[in-house]
Amino acid sequence: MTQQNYNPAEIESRVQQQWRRDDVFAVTEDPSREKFYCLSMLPYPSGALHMGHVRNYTIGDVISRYHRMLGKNVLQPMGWDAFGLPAENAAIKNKTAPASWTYQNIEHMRSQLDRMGFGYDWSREVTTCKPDYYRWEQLMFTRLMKKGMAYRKDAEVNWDPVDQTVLANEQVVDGRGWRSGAVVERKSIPQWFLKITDYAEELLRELDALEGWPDAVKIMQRNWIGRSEGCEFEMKVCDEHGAPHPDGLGVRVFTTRPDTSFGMTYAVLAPEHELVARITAAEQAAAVAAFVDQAASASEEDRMAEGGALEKRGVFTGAYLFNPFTEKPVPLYLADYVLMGYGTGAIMAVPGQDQRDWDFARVHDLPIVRTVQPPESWEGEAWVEDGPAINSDWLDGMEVAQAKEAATAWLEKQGMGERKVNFRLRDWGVSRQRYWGCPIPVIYCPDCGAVPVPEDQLPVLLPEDVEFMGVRSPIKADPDWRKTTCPGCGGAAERETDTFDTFMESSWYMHRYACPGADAMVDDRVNYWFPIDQYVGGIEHAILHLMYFRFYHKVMRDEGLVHCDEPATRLLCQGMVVADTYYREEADGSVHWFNPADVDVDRDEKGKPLGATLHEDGQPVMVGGVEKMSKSKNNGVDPQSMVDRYGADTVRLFSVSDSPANQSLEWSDSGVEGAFRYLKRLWSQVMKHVEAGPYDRLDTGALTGQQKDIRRMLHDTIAKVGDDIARRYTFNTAIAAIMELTNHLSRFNDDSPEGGAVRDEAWKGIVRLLAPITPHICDELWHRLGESGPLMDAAWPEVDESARQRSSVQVVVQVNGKVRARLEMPAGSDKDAVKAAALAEANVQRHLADGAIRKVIHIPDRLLNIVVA
RNA sequence: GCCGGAGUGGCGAAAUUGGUAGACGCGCUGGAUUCAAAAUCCAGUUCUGGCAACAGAGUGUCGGUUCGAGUCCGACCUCCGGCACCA
Repeated sequence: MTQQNYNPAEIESRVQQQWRRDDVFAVTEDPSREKFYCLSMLPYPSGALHMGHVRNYTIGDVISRYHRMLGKNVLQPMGWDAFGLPAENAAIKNKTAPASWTYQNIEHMRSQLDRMGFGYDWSREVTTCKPDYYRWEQLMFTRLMKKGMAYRKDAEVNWDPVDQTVLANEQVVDGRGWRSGAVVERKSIPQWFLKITDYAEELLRELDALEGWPDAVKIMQRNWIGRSEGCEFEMKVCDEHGAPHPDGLGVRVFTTRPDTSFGMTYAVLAPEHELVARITAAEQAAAVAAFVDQAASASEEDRMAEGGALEKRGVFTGAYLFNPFTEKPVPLYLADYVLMGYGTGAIMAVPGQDQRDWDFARVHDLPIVRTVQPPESWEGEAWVEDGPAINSDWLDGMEVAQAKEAATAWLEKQGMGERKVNFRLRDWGVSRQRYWGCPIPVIYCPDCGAVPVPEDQLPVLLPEDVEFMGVRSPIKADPDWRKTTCPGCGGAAERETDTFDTFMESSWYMHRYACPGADAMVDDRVNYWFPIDQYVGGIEHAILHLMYFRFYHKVMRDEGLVHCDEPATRLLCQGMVVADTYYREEADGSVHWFNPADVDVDRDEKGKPLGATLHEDGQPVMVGGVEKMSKSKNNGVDPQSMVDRYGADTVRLFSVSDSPANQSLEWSDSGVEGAFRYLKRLWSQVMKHVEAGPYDRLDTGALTGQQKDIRRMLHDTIAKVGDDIARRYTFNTAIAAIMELTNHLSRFNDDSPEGGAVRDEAWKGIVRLLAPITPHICDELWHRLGESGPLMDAAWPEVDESARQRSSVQVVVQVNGKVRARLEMPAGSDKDAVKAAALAEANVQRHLADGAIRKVIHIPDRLLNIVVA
C-alpha cells in the first residue's frame, strides 16, 4: 500500500499558502461578469473566535465558494465592529486602553479566520474604530443635521447615582447598577436622534418586495413598525357633571376603533402626560403623585412585563373627559399600560372591545358596555372581532368598517378630530454617554447653539492613548479635549462628548467594503456590488440592526450615494450554537459549572444517558440541559482546539452538517469525530481509486444497470446539493446526500473499464460538491485525481438529466390509508395498471376482505389508496 | 406582557407542494481483524407482540378538516430569540 493517510494539518497549510501566494480572494469590479456579493455580519473583536462565529462564517464561505464555482465574480469581505462596551469593561479589568485591547484582539481573530480557510478579500477590511472609517459617518451626520434629519431632544437614560454615570440596559441587574449596586434612576438628558420615522412608510412597504428574506424577520419588522390607521380627536376635560374645566383644557386621544366610541366608559393618560398635574383633583393629588413616581422608576419593558400586576396599576385623577358621542363625562385615569411614546399618550378606553381595557375595568369596577354584538355564547371577555354595532345610537347595525368610517366622518365634520396614521416605530436615539465610540461631530456655542463640525475639520478624533478607569469617559473628563471654537462666530465653544450608538457603524460597513480607500463615504464602485446578494447573520439581529441598516441605506440613497432602494436581496439568519451544561451546587448554595470537555457521560446499554461524572475526581455532576454556549455556563467549546485536533475542514464540515443553517446547532464531540471519520474515509477511498487508475473517458452509451444506478444517484445528488446550498440553506441534507452517494460508491465493486470511468466521474463530482464546505481536502484530492488549476475555479458539476431518468418506480399501495404493499412498476404506469397489480397482491387482498371498493386514489408513480367500506 | 420561532427514535436530525415517518450522522448491540486494544470494516437498531411472515401503536397535548395530516385549521403546554443603551 502506497497511499498516505489523511493529514489535515499538512494539507491545509499547503493549500492556504497557495491561496495567499496567488491572492486568490482579491476581487475587482468587472461589469462584464455577473457579480455576487456575499456578506456575513462582522464580528465584535471580543478576543477569540467562538463557535457562533465559526458557524456564521462557514455558512457565508460555503455560499461564496459555491457561487464562485458557478463562475461569478464573488466579493466576500470581512471587518471588525470595533467600538463598544466590552472593550471598556476589559480595559478596566486589565488596566489597558480600550484601543490597544481591541487591536490585539483583531490581530488574533484575523489569524484564526485565516486558519479556518475563509475566502476573504482582506484588502477591503473595515475596522470601525479607525478614523478613516468613522470620519465619513461623522460627515454624513453633519449633513443629516443640516437636512433636519438629525435632531436633539430630551430622553431617558439609566442613571447610576453612586457612580454618577449612565448605564446601558445590560448593566442594570434587577434594577441596580452592576458595579455600584445602587438602585438605578431614570434621568432625562438631551440626546441626538435620527428621524427613522420619516422612512416608516417605505420601510414597511418594501418589506413586501424582499422575497429572499425569512418571513419571521419580515413579520417582526412589520409589527415593530406597527402602522395603524385610526382617528385622533379631542375631548374636553370636565367635572363629574360635565361642566368644562375652568381653563378649557382638552385631551387628544388616538384610537383605531372610533366605531366603538359609544362604549367608552373611561379614559386613560400615560403617567408622563403633560396635563397630569393640571387636571388632577386635589383629593387625588397624593395618590396620583405616588403613582407617577412609581411608574417613572421602571423602564417601559418592565412596565409591560409586570403581568399580573398590570391591571392593578392605575389611579383615578379625579377629572373626567366629555365623551362627544354619548355627551356624558367619563372618569379619567392614569395607567402605565398607556405609553407616552405612542400616539398621543392618551386613550379612550372601551372595555367591551379591548381586552386590556376590559381587565382594567374589572379591577377598577368601571362599567362595561358592548358596542359590537358578540356571538351568543361569548361572555367574560372583550369581543375584538367583527360584528354589527349595538348600543351606539346612529351607528347601530353597521359593520365595524362602515361604523369606523361613519364615526370618523362625524368627528371631522364636528371639527373635533381627523384621520391619522400612527406608527409604533420611534426615532433612533444615537447618543451614548460612553468613551469607546465614534465622537458625535457637534459643537455647542453659547450664541449659535448646536453647530455641526465643518467638513474640513473632520474627523473629530477620539484619543486612543488614554487612562481608562471605567466610571467616566476620558473625553468627558478632559476639559482640553472639549474646548474649541465655534465654527460660526469664532467664539469659545465646547464639543459634544457623547459618542454614537455602535449600530451607526454597523449600518454602513457593507457599503464601505465595496469601495476601499475611497476619498468619500463611498464611490461609484458601491453600485457595482450593491445590492448585497446574500447577507448571513444571527436571528437576534432580526429587528434592530436589520432595520437600521435598511434605513441607513435609504438615507444614503437620498444623498445620491447608492442607487438601489434595498441593501440586501437575500437574508439568512443562522441559529445559535448550543451545548450540554453540567454543574454542582456547592455547600454555600453557589453553582459551579463544568465544561463538557471535562465531563464523562454514563449510558445504559441502549446509549441512553444515565448521569455524568467529572473526569478529574470521578464524582457525579448534575446534567443541566442544552443551552447557548456561554462563559457563564462554561459550556463553550474552543474552535481553536478543535482545529488543532481535527483540522479546519472537519470543523467546517461539522458546523454545517448537523442541522439546517437557520436552526440551532447542538455541539457534539462525537459528531465532530463522525465528520472527521467521513473525511478520512473519503481520502482513503479516493486514493484507492487513484492508485487503480488511470481511467478511460466515460462512454454513457454502453452501461450496465448498476453503472446507470451510480450515475443516476450522482446526478440526483448534484441537482440536490446545488438547490440545498443556494435556495434552501440546508447544508445538512446536502451533506447527507453526498455521504449516501459515497457509501454507495464504496460498495460499487466494478473493475471493468466502464465501471472505472463511472467511478471516476462520481469521485470528481463528489470532490467538487464538497469543495465549498471542505475546500482544503477537496483541492488536494482534485489534483490527485489528475485535474489541474485551483479547485475553487473549477466549474460546478453539471446535471446530466438523461442520467436521472428511471425506468421503474416504487408505488405504495394503501388500503384505507394504511400501507399494505409496495410495488415495483414501470414509470408512468396508469391507474388501471397499478390497480390491477395491487389487487394481485395477497396482503392487499387480505385487507380488502369482502368490503366493497368505494374509491381508488392514484398519485402517479407514488401511491395508490384503495378505500373500502 | 407584546412580537417571532421551535417541539419527530436513546441523541442531532430527514420527510422541499397534504401522499411510504425516521434519509444521513452519532450512540448502542453483535461479528470480522488483533496476543490484546485503538483504528478500520461488515451487519442490526422507533416502540410493543411474533422464530418469521406480519399486526398494532407512534411526530409536545386535546379537538377538527381529509380517501390520506409531522405538514392544514382551532385551543392549550413547554423551551428559545427580540423588545429600542449588549452587539
